[in-house]
Amino acid sequence: MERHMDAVDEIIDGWQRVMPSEDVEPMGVFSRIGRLAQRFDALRRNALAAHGLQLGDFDVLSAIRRCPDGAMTAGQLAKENLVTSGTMTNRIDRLVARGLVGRSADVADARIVRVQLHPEGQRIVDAAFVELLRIEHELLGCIRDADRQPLVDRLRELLARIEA
Amino acid sequence: MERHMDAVDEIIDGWQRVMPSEDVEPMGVFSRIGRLAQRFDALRRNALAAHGLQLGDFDVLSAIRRCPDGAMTAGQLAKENLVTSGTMTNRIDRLVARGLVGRSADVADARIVRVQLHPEGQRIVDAAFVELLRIEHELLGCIRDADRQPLVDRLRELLARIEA
DNA sequence: TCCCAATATCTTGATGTCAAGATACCGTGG
DNA sequence: CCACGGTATCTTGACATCAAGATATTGGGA
Repeated sequence: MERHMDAVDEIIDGWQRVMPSEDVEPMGVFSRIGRLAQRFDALRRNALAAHGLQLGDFDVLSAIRRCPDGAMTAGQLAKENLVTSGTMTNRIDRLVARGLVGRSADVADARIVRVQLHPEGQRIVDAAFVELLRIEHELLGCIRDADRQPLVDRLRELLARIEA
Repeated sequence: MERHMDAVDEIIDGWQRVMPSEDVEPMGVFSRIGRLAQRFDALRRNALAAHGLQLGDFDVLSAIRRCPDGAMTAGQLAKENLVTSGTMTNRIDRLVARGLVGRSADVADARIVRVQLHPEGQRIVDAAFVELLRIEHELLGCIRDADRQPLVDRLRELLARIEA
């Protein structure tokens, strides 16, 4: 039985009609991934706003939170979040102004800035994380249990390929 | 046999260690989708730059290109691209300035602005599309043929859920 | 006919991000 | 001990986007 067409199927059909000689199969994967990420980001943005955070803020707090040392350098944060150093400076400024993190100089290398989580920052990021996880559980409910691991495996393969 | 851990597995492990009571399984799906989209967008941005386009430009041209009428209203474009009307005004301004599209008033309703593709715009968007498709084929090569349809099916399920 | 809510687009002001350059610092080799 | 390439962060200027409001138009109901 055919599931009804979604927005991506419409897009694929449109291109297939205009360029009949091309094999547009890959769009079924990549367009859906792009669209999923876009919609999911909107959900996350909305959920985080209730905690007074924006997406970038959460990513920074989250990276520090799950780091064993309890602190990371600005450069590590920028690399892990896939943003430029200038963007990271801005984000840290914002979080410092709210008292959620602190900057401190490295003892051995004065070029390095360590960023550590303050108690209030940890409280907020933990609460936000739990809520985001709740949303993800809710969304993932539409995938049958047995289908989940294969899905994760395919995504892992794609990610390995694209990050190589 | 265990595949080696990727960046998302590290993130998941980090959170699992900090919050042992939570079931973080869904992150394996959603964090990978987000990261994939981010990396893939960077690839697309790079490929499109060679054609003198940015992501938003391509999305606009692409939407008009695959529309049977050969023209769309500003509002339709904004809705289909998931951006605000202000953003769409900017994008159309940019494309009109380069002569890739044209604005014209609707005959029946003076509020409506129709945007149609000019020949040069069609040439550029077609060339860009073929190149993007080539990149997608290349990336999708890492997924075995038999695994592709199940992957598409799961993504379609997720998308249907998240857009509902 | 006239009014008014709904519709479609554009304008304005603020913001987050990036690219490129500036600044400060480290460590090695002469 | 000094110079210099490499490293880490911050600053600057430009830009795409958004939210909210302004403008203009339509279609119906009093």
